[in-house]
Amino acid sequence: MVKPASGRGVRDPRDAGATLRDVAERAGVSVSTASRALHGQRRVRGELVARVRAAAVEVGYQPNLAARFLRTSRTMDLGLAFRRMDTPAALDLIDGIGAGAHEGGYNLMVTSSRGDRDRYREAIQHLLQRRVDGLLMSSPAGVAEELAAFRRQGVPVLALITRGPGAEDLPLVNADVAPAFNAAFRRLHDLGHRAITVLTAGWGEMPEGGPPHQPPPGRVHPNRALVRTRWVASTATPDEIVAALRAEREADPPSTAFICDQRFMPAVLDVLRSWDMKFPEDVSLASYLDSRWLDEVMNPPLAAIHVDVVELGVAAARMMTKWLAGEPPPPLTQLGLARWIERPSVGPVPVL
Amino acid sequence: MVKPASGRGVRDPRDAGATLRDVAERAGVSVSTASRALHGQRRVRGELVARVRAAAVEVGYQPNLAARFLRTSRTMDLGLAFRRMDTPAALDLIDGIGAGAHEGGYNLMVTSSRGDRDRYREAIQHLLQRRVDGLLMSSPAGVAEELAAFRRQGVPVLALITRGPGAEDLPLVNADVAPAFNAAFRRLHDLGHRAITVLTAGWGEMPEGGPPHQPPPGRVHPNRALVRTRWVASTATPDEIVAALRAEREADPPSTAFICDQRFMPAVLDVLRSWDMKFPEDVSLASYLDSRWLDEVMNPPLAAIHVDVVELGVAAARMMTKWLAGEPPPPLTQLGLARWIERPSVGPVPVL
DNA sequence: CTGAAAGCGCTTACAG
DNA sequence: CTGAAAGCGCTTACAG
Repeated sequence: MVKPASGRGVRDPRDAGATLRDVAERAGVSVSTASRALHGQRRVRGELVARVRAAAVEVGYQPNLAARFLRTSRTMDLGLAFRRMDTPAALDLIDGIGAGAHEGGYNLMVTSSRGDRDRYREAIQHLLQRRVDGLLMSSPAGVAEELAAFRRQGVPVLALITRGPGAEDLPLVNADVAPAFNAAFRRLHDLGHRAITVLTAGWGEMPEGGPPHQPPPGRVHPNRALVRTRWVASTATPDEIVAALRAEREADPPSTAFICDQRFMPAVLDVLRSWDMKFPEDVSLASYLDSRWLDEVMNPPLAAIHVDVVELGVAAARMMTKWLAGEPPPPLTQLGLARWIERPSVGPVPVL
Repeated sequence: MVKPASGRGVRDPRDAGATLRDVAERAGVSVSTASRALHGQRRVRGELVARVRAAAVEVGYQPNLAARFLRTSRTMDLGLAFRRMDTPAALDLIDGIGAGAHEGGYNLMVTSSRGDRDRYREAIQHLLQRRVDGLLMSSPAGVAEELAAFRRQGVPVLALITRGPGAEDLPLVNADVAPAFNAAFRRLHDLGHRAITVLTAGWGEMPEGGPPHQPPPGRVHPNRALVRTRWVASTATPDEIVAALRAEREADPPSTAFICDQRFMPAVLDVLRSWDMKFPEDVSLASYLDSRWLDEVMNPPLAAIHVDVVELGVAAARMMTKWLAGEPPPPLTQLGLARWIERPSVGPVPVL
């Protein structure tokens, strides 16, 4: 019943997939020795190491990571899941996490789902079945069930930026944006603005919730400017943006300054243009999240709450690798990576 | 020597990683039957199917894809490798390929390397060792060795957008941009421009090469405008951009219209601003590749060679899944996905 | 329709 | 220092 060892004798070693056994045969050693020689774990005679290495090159050996993992139960893979990548900042995040993961010997597997909820859940589950050692999720939401599965398997999961419904108890890494927002409010107040609107992205499922540590709706700020926060679904249509802006302009007192989530910027600019409003003459405008793709290009240049997203990613990845080494992260990490950058899109409040 | 089947009897099934065997035990069937019931391959008694399914849920079974793959030698994973993601278009590409892959039952694994050559090569090799069923590469270059390994393993590789040195013989999928460029040239000629510069991204390694099917340097176009193509390394510093633009302005005849690769746009705008040149008054400007992140935001709005990158990605992924089904792609696929979109950033040639 | 067994390609105690 | 053997978790002929 046992297939003889010579069973694959006719196989061309340059065929698909040379295996460790091919390497061993070629080097005239056992599979165990070949494995050790390649992995350099335990002492192997130097001469043999060289012979095995050479054999590996000759047959074009590429280790099968799936097989290795089956034994070691460590994939050295980290997953990064986006619900959608709707902002150039996603690129920075990927870059940063990729660098941080690489630093710790991990490989990064990114997955995105264009906002399709089912695909998102599938993707996450796939990552689990792929047995990633850890999962990072950018603004997770609506995946309580999948996360429970990760918990059952004992796979660490880290939330980035914000955590939405169904992900509240994940450790969160984000930038501490409060000081930057406060600096912005203070500055705008100095410029005479008395009502400021923060137009920010909420969850489709939770219009009243959102990122922690941002000014709550309708709060009068210490500097006595009225700061109104208006949540708009991250998938908002231009019409919804129009409605939101109009409401803020017609409120009492009307907002004269807006800090808008970067992803809404195209729509916002469109609306202002159609209303024939210029900035900073008619309204002061700033972006939440800065990006050379959005801001260096604008005329006038756009003020921004700038967050170093690459560094945020690096820090998050490091946190994950530490976690995998046994050091779990705190429930909330707020990185001092945000600052207010003033540019000519903000100016004195217009005189009416 | 053989461990009895009850050897892991004390194991808590809600422990890390319930296995198919746990499911089988719970359902009171053999592992084979459990596998068949779950996978639905061959006929299994309906009652058993239900029992096994229930058992799987109860123990929180998550199949181990690595183990499955080891048997089937199909991962159902597609790899997508970027050297760097330096443009918002990368997001569209990921979205499109992800959708197309999903359509064919494949999962997409994205990897980027911030332009670090070694990390790029490592990442690709990792994908190979992960045994992706196919690899898509955005503008591959400088990885001849790694590609040879893929060839040896019989894993299909598709190049997207362009193919650089060391990747020339990969099947390429891109957009047929020639008609769009020609439309742009024609239009600019009609507007009185007689010298037009295309500022495009070349390979660091191959300043004179680059994407096929674009106008060669210094060619007089049928409409008799002089079209000069100037290659700039995709990693060009602002100084290099300045130098390139200056040379084109001081050439004879001087260029009065520029079509610039999107990734250079921030730098280009910066230069024009510092020269106190406005568009379209002093110079006509267009972008190669359109993006709402770059163009909707500009004032005046930027004309562009628009390419539907999402569709390009979908088409490429489909091509790959067909390939995996036995139908190899042609060496070159040019999709009719590009068109010239005129916007106010182009205008009549200035009178001097 | 169902089960026992082999085997995918590795790694790693365990003996020698 | 080296090799034979077991086993990771699956799937799939092969018998019954």
